[in-house]
Amino acid sequence: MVTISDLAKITGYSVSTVTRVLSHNGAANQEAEERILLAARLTGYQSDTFSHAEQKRSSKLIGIIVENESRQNEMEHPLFGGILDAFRDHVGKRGYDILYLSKSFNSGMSYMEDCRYRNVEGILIANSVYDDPEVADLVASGIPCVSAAEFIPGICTVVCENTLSSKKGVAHLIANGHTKIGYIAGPYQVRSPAAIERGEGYKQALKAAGITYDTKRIEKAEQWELDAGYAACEKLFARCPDLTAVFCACDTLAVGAMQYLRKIGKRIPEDVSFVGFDDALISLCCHPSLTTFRQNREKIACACAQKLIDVINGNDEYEIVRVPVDFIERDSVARLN
Amino acid sequence: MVTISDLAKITGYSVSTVTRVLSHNGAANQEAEERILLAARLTGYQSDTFSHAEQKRSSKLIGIIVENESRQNEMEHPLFGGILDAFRDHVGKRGYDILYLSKSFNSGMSYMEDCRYRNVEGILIANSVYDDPEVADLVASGIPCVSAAEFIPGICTVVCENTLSSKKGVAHLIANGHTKIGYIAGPYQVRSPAAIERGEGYKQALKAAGITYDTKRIEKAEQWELDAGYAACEKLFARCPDLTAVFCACDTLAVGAMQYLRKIGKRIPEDVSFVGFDDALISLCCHPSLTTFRQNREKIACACAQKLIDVINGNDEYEIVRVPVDFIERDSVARLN
DNA sequence: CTGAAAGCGCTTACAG
DNA sequence: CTGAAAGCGCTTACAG
Repeated sequence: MVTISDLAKITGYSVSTVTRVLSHNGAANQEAEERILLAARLTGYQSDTFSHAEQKRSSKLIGIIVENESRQNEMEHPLFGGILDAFRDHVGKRGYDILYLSKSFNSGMSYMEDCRYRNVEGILIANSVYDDPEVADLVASGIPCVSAAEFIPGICTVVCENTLSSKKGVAHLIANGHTKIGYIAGPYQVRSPAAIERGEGYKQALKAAGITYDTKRIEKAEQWELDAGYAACEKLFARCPDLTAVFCACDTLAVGAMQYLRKIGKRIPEDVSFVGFDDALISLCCHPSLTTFRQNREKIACACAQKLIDVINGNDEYEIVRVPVDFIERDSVARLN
Repeated sequence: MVTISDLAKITGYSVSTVTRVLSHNGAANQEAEERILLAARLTGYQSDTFSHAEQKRSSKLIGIIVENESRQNEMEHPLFGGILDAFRDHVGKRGYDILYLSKSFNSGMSYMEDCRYRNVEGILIANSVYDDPEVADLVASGIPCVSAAEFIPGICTVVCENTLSSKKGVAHLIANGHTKIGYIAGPYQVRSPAAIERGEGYKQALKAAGITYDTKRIEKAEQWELDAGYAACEKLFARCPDLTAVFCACDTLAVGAMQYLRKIGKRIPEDVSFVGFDDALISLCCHPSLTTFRQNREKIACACAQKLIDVINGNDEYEIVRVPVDFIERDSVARLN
């Protein structure tokens, strides 16, 4: 391992001058600069992060929290993989590496302890257990945080245009002649209001078209998984067998719902049309392929990275950033008459 | 921030004694120990990782490589999310944090440079771009590596029981009366031999049952994605329209293949039965649900963690670890006659 | 523009 | 069992 003092010996300059040149910080004459840079290249010198970080009190480390709430089935989340990939690229370009935070670290260190231990400079809360007290501690500790999931009081949240988009989706059903439209919601969580906000769009679209908004046509699934969509659809159609279309708060619920309808002999989309949300991989695999909204992982990640780096740099105005989504038309919507 | 010398002042002991007590390293009398530990607790002392790591030359950091080869569709990989979750827990318990390595770090640092820069102690190559020269550099650098994907010469690889399992899957088709069985393979990659090994199991099962092994009944998909499965199935059935069952090298290919058959009016499983591999989420969403093999993410992660920590500790016997898979029977196989 | 010196918080021989 | 001292590799005032 070659150090800065090796470089000093080799070039004949002092360690101070070598540091100055290497960190592009402070003056040095041209010859000194050239010789030192050359020596560094030739010897393959690489600065020691530990010593550097110790001095600068700066780890250049961003923590990410990705907890899998429904570990029992180990399903892959349709969004966070893509978001993390893009997020990593964005912050990487700014010199940050990513630490994948764990609750198991050192057998029981909390997120906050781990972050302090590593001097993590900022945190992306990509997918946390709902209302996790450990996350609350973290936020309270003052370490810069941005959430890509829950609304957490006091920190910035990046979230997609739920209401506007779902309004557009339901309007699309209406434009295709549907008037008896149901809504299968996910759990109503105040801090993760996707189901609530998407329901708001559903309501707005109906009102805008002069269609009666009837809460009987709404069924709230217990979870966001397949089975819950199946069960919710069963209840919904027991109550409203005349529905010709269903808007679902996410693709997984839609696929579960479609499985129920198929089981009772309904054809999709001939008998019942569907619009989902997220553009998960399954929306291409189910039959028929699902008309849905694509959450743009790249845009979400970019907004998270930008916002988090702003906060780290002291630019911490609280804000909710809304990211637009793209409507993807596939085969699950039939034109009525 | 409270330091070790603060603790020394508070307790009246020297920094040497404080370190010794705190690191459980070296002798100290009972009273000293109690007072120092108490002071540490009261002040909320937390050792500074940078200084500590600088001295010990030990980062307690494990890097993971997860590159998304098919970024164009940003599909989530059906396996690696689950593997990483479990891996993180395993190494976390041993005091390692995880660094999510990036090619974008610092605009163009290679994996190896980033690893050296951070003093990463070991690396899990979970999903790399096939035959990536940057990965080759990393392996050559001597940093302990374990692969959960490719076979990389000289390093340990953890991989599932491909041949045995697929033999069992095809035997299951045979037991259900099928004799005209096709195989849709993925790309034959020497270093990622899933398609090859699963094909070997297909062959062994046929031979064991006295059924002629005919390579006409094998079609190699160009990639591992839906479209490729669709296209491969089209070619396969153009050549062998009489097949009653198809074994696929992965679930995604199977779903794509089923989509093709549905399009030409075949019923599944009545006309053609299917067995997949991986137990991806989509195998539950497609219709009919897919009989497949579940790769046990937990077991794979555990084996990777154990192996990597062994290698880090100098216990580096080269080995290929085979992890068993579970057969999951669903609705895509019909009994013939 | 350049260097000597002190410092960061921690660890490790080495004496006592 | 305990402490003074030197060291890790790097950075930062401070003189010159």
